[in-house]
Amino acid sequence: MPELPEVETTCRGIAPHTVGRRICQVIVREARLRHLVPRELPRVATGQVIHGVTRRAKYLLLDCATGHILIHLGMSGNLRVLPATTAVGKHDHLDIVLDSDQCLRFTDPRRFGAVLWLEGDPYQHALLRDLGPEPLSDAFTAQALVARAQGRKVAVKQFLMDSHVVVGVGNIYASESLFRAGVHPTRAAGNVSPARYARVVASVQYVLHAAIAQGGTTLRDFVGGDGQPGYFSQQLCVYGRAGEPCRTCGAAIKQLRQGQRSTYYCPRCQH
DNA sequence: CTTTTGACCTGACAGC
DNA sequence: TGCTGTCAGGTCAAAA
Repeated sequence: MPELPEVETTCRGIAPHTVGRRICQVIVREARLRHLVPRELPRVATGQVIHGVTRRAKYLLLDCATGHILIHLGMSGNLRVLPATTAVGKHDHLDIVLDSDQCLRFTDPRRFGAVLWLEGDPYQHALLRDLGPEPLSDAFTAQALVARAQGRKVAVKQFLMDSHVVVGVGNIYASESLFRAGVHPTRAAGNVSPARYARVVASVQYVLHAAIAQGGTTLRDFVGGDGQPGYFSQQLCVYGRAGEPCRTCGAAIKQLRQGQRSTYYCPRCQH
């Protein structure tokens, strides 16, 4: 669920229902997320108007007058706008109740997500301060990758998943982007040519844009409460396709483990 | 500094 | 049916 495209989808999905609304109440049912939900959150957030909803990396920021509510969906989290009276499920850890009789409900079975209150400039906060460029921005260039990769022996797939290098490229899109770029996932980051990095940049952007377009499909029934994706799974070229034929050359897709994460690639198309 | 490893959590699923 | 092991879209601290 929470790939960058899914977080972007969530951002666009909740904005029309939250921006301009006043927070009536914050209900914390389970504070033990990746970081403890701050005790003062209900007190400081109640009564504030949400002026905007933005995304940075896989973080969402709800902008209020005296601070920001920062939300991360972790591996299994989701955020939905629901009638405030909707029955509470097992992993519905937090509600932000709005003056529209709706609530923004945070659900997260694995509790790897986070809900925090940030005062001051949110981009100076430790969680956001050291992040790399947005992949869909002008700052994400082949030259920047080449410079960053100089002398690095780490595998290019793990390099791409390093949020100091570029944000938002998760396990699925790292594999998909490298396939599209024709770059082998185990190749050392410092041993990838500038021409190949140019293809990597274009591929990451293509794949993320395509996935956001699919997220738009999810967006339609987002508020209704479905939220399950599965749309872009049909377009995956390598992820989860071990043993199946490459859509380009027919060779069997291979799987390996890098840093305890599965990587998928085509042994004939990627070098 | 870079790189690797383990930790955080629950649920789904395969195999016995 | 239950048990065990493995895996899952993320991130960070600590160790090497």
